[in-house]
Amino acid sequence: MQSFTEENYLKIIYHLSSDTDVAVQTNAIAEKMGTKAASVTDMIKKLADKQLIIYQKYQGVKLTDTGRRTAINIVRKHRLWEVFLVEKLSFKWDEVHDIAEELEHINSSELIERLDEFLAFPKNDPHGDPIPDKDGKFDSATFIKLNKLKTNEQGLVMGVSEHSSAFLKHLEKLGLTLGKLVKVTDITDFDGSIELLVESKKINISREVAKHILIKA
Amino acid sequence: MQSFTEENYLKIIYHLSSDTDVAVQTNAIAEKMGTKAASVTDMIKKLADKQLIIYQKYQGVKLTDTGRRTAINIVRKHRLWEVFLVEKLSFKWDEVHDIAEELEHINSSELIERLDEFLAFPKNDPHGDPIPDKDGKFDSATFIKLNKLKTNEQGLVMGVSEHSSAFLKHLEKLGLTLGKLVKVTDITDFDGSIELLVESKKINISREVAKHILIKA
DNA sequence: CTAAAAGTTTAGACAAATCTAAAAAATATT
DNA sequence: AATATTTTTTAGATTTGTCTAAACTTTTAG
Ligand SMILES: [Mn+2]
Ligand SMILES: [Mn+2]
Ligand SMILES: [Mn+2]
Ligand SMILES: [Mn+2]
Repeated sequence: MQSFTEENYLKIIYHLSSDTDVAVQTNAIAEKMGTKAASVTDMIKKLADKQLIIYQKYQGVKLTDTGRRTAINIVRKHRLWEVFLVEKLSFKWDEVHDIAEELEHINSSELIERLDEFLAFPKNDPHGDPIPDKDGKFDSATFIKLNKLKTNEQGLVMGVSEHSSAFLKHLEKLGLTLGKLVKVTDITDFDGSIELLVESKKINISREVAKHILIKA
Repeated sequence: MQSFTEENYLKIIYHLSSDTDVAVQTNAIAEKMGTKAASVTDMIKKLADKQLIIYQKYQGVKLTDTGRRTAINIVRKHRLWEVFLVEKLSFKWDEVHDIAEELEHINSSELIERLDEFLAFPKNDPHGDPIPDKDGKFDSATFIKLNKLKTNEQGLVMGVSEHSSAFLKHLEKLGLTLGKLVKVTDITDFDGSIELLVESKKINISREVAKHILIKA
């Protein structure tokens, strides 16, 4: 069994490496954890001793299979709890992350399997992220970023790659929520900002916002 | 904010003093916490510094109003989560305590108020214990222990004062669950064991078991 | 009322997770 | 290739929660 802290390190290493599977640097972990590089070095030694990561001095770390399985299980719990909070307790999608950060460390596989069942085995969390099944498997459907669409192209909002409350509230206000059909009607020359049609409403978003909206064509 | 450990100390002090409101002894706390008396002394100094308890050397501790409020809130969370686990996730009443011990430390009043609403504001947990409302108020209905009933007296099972899985499973098997009407049909001279009628079924329980069953006449 | 027993506190130590400051290694720049 | 910069590691402290062993206080029993 791992401490909450060890679990958070594993999860961060997972998120920093899941796209690329390249070694994760000490400083990158420190930044995400909100600690100093020296603390990270201490912890990665400990995780390496426990065979959860592979560590070579000055070369960063990679998850072992066990480490990755552990990390994915934490992600599974996080996302299932987020679904619970939104679907059953009527939280908004911008309110659930911090609570899920705590709930993800509750240690009971029986609990999580029953929660999964209670929620009718959801495939995605409130932000569109896939929920791994109990064996750690999930479809890694790759979506396009909205800023890649050209004028007159359209697609469905499938997820977001930024989870801050400020960003999510902004989307909510614009009506840019999961499942919505969006069509690019114009792209401004000056700053690249994008004019969209969402449910016959015309809205404008910045390029920066568009980058974090995931679209299925 | 308190650490999990501090919260557990407060809760234990509360449970050890809630009946009598007499000072709680160091050793009693140590036993419940599964630590040594020396550790308890360290911790009660800290809790006293934080004004959560009143401590006089060698004289045990009492909760302050703040300390009691904090403790009751943890009990509220524990019992609401137990209701959730039984009512929504179909756990048995003997399976929920350990998971609730973890969940009770999740720190979000918004979460707990919404959970309370989701559960339709239950008054009692799966073991019959009262659930404090958000202001810490609850009816402390006092029930009779089943071993106090005489032959031919009867009453409703309202709760249990022992929460071990072994005990609860035993009751389950005997059909002695919350809300059942029981009637004492005989008391054995030899060992004081009690013969009961539960839903027209005759069962036998030891005096020790009877002591932990709470009855409304 | 005194002595033994029980209960509590102090002293000193340790493991976990963190920090700062300094040293060392890797990488980038001239 | 030599130097400057960035990144990482080490060394030494600190805080939290725990422990054992010894000292001290309170309670119980003779
Ligand atoms: Mn989240
Ligand atoms: Mn999410
Ligand atoms: Mn319980
Ligand atoms: Mn209970």
